[in-house]
Amino acid sequence: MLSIGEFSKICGVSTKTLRYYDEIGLINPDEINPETGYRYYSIRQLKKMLFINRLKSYHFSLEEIKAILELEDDQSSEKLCSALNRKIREIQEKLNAFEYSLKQMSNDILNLEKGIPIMSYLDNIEVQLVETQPMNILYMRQMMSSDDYVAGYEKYFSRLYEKIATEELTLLGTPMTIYHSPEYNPAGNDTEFAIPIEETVKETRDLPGGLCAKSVLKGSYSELTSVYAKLREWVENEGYELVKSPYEVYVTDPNQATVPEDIVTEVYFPVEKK
Amino acid sequence: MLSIGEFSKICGVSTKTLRYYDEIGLINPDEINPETGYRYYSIRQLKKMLFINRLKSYHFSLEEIKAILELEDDQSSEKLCSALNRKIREIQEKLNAFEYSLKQMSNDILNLEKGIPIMSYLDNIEVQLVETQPMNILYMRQMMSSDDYVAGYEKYFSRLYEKIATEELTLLGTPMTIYHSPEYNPAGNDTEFAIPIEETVKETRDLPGGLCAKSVLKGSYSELTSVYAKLREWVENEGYELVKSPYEVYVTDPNQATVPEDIVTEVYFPVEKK
DNA sequence: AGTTGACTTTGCCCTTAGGGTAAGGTGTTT
DNA sequence: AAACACCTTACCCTAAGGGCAAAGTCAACT
Repeated sequence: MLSIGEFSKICGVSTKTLRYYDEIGLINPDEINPETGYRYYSIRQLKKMLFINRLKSYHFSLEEIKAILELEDDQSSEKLCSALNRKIREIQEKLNAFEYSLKQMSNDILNLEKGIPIMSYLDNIEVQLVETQPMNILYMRQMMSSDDYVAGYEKYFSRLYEKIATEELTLLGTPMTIYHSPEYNPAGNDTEFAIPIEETVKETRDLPGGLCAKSVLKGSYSELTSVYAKLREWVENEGYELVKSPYEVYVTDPNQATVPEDIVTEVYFPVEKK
Repeated sequence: MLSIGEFSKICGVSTKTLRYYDEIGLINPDEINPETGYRYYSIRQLKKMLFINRLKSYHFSLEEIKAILELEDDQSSEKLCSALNRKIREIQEKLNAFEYSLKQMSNDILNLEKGIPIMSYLDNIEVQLVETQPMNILYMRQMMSSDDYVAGYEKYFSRLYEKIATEELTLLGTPMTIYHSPEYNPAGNDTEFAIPIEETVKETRDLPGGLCAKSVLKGSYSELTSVYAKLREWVENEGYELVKSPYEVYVTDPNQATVPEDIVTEVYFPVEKK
């Protein structure tokens, strides 16, 4: 039997960590002296501890590790595989987010070197008042958490396009998203993916036209929050109020764009004079 | 002037967050009613708030953002650039770490599908007792934090190789690392990078030979911690004790390896019978 | 047997970036 | 004046431990 200090040195984990793992039931000492409370570990526990470290290096949380260890008892390598696959997808997404940040930061640096302040694009956001025409849209409405927006857009728009292709419907515009949640909530937003088409089928509905505050963004989607802010500011300043759900129209295909400025997005706020 | 709720809606940030940012001095309301304590924001603060959000999306901590905002006052785009560049490098490192995890996990899944348990490599770690010969090594000794090990190895070994090349010294072996810190400390370890050579010059020293417990790892460096654990276990079990700093010899060049099993690393624990 | 020093125990406070909730005060509308 | 929306502070919570302190325990040395 090894004292906590000895076991700690062998597996390269601090005693504090071992005590914490004992507390949360991740790995308990083989034996505890009931009089003194001293923890004693068996060398057979080394393997488990090293396994925990390995899972930690894969960015599993201790809670996830605990779950894996519990199902590990019944030697089911399938569940372990699926846990690994889930984590791979999760890490892949974070990786994508990091790469996106890197691109954005590099872009900012290029601009700064040209003497363009980072937030200068804000002054170029123009708001105009327009009258929109009603549209017939093929739609899918979904609760979307902010995590799966990137994957979600791909998924739902490709489903809609598939439907248009298989049912030989007539495209009348580019894809759009309508945000029905009154306020932005990272946990989940009532989001409608839509594409205007000519035919009226079961999954279409009418998107009424009317007075709208409109802004056009030529740049990365990450600047959309600023566009929304500017629109809200304008609506407030000019004495209007938002009367229906705002929506975005993706005029260009982001996959075709070589520089962020090639991406064109229109944002509409249906408004009425207060 | 906007109440906290209005400002919150315009910039898409919760009131809770705005109060928190006020508390830590990141962005304070333009005006506070001294009687009621009500916070009032000016629309001119929108730009700052959106800038904060942008920096947050680049994974800056609020502390870092605060520092950037403070130096932003004197319009120095240089410092902002250098902060962005630092963050780019930081994110790049995390990205590398993620990619490494992804590779490892994929490897584990492949093994699992072949019926090989993840931790089975532990049973293949063999320890032998050997007598090493003294060596003459060209060395550089450095405190290394666990974050910059990856970059550090490249850096210091290439410096040593450069010296060997320019001074026309004679290589007698592959690179090695000697760990002088008695215990592993993530904050910083006293680490010696060394390459055995023939000539005795100012930056060489004698690495004494002697009795060693030795293990050979054929696999990824992330399994090294397990090798250390196994060595410590063996030393304990067989009644030896560690009497000098342990060291690793990198027999193969990891950049030449196509599969992790091609990477060969020897780990030595200089020991004496207790 | 006593002492010293190394080791271990529990307990408490600290970290990030806020979220949730409660009790009570304020502003606006009916 | 009441109702209701909005605002305030205050307190507790998160993950994965680190740091420190007071007190108990273990092994070795005198």
